[in-house]
Amino acid sequence: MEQKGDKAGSTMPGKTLDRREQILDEAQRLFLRHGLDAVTTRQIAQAVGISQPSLYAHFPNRDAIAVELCIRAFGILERRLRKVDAAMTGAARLRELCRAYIDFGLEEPAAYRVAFHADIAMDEVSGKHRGLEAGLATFSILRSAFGELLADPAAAELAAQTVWAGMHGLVSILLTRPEFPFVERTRLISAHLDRLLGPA
Amino acid sequence: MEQKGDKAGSTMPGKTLDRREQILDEAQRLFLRHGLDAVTTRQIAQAVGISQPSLYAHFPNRDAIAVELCIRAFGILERRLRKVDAAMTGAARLRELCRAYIDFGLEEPAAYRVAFHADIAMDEVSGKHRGLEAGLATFSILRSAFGELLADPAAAELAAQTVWAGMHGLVSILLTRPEFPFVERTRLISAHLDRLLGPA
DNA sequence: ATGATAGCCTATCAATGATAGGTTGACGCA
DNA sequence: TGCGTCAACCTATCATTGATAGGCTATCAT
Repeated sequence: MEQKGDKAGSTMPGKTLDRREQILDEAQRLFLRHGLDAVTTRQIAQAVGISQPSLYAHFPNRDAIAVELCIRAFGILERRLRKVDAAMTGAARLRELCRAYIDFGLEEPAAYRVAFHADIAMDEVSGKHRGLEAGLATFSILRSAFGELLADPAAAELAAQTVWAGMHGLVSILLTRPEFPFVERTRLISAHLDRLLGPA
Repeated sequence: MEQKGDKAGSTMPGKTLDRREQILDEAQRLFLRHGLDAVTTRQIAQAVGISQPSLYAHFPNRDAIAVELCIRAFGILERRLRKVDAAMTGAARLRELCRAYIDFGLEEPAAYRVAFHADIAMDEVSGKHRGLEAGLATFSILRSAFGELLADPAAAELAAQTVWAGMHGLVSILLTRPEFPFVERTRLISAHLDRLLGPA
């Protein structure tokens, strides 16, 4: 088994990444690979190279780790959307933003589930706040894209929320009920976007 | 503590409801009240008045109970939709079906989650099959409503799937991320229906 | 009567999240 | 140097949960 100084000592003089970040990195890797519920605190600890109770020196409980990964998942989505956002304008941008959103969900199902499905105790004040903040930052990209097309900010907000919800539904149902006899996927996605945004 | 003959003997001569149904009834009550993850097999057993291991004489595992309740949840939804379905026709019927769907999700959040979110091991052949069947029976109501409006069956299928997904998204996000600063709910729902079905 | 069977129960597992309490090593300071 | 302090860990251990093993008992056909 690993000794305590092993990990840090073999790679770096001081602190590698504050151990907390290291835990989150390993947890993220495991969560994205195996899903939220399938990963135990012992697995995370082993991946990091510390004992399971040592996790609790950095996080009050398992949910706190999940909250951080929820925030990271929003970060991944946000980066994807910003990339599209910066590359286009107008109605085309809106459509591609939606497409990028759906692609994210289908390509990173575990991340998507952590971000949107996870029954995380968002009750904790700080966790709730930061998670909400991360979600809002991501959502604001979509809202801005609508703002470009709709003069009324309230209308843009409303449109963004309904479209967001609509996309979420498609991704969500595709992920959680794959046994359903869906129409061919690309056709389904296109039809869904047509319905939400109007025909291309 | 209860004795074994107590429950059945005090209420009925023969078999009350085959014990299995009794277990499902109590489990449903608990699940709807406290949510899927919050209910343990011991709680269910205690509610029924039997020991926890006795559950396993009727179900192979906890997930099997959840699958049955998933099917029941679809049953509740189906009944609601059929009621609306029988009372109206045309575009108005479609809109009211969607509204009934959304109402169901918001009024019976636990049932909705069991039906759509539950990470149930639908791997088991029988469970998967019956769960899928229940879902299809419910979905077919929506498909038929579209069939009344669209001549092409394939178009109706596609439309029904996209609209279903769209509604699911709204309900889903309202249930799982209530902390998000949503627009006023009735307005959001109306706007969502307008977007999915066209303005009323 | 009697042997099989259904339906339960007690005892017990293994896995998991979480806690308690001790050990170690670095660092400041007399 | 010697000593107190403190952070970071570790081992041992809990309580809870889903699940299994094996025995008891009443009913029922023969």
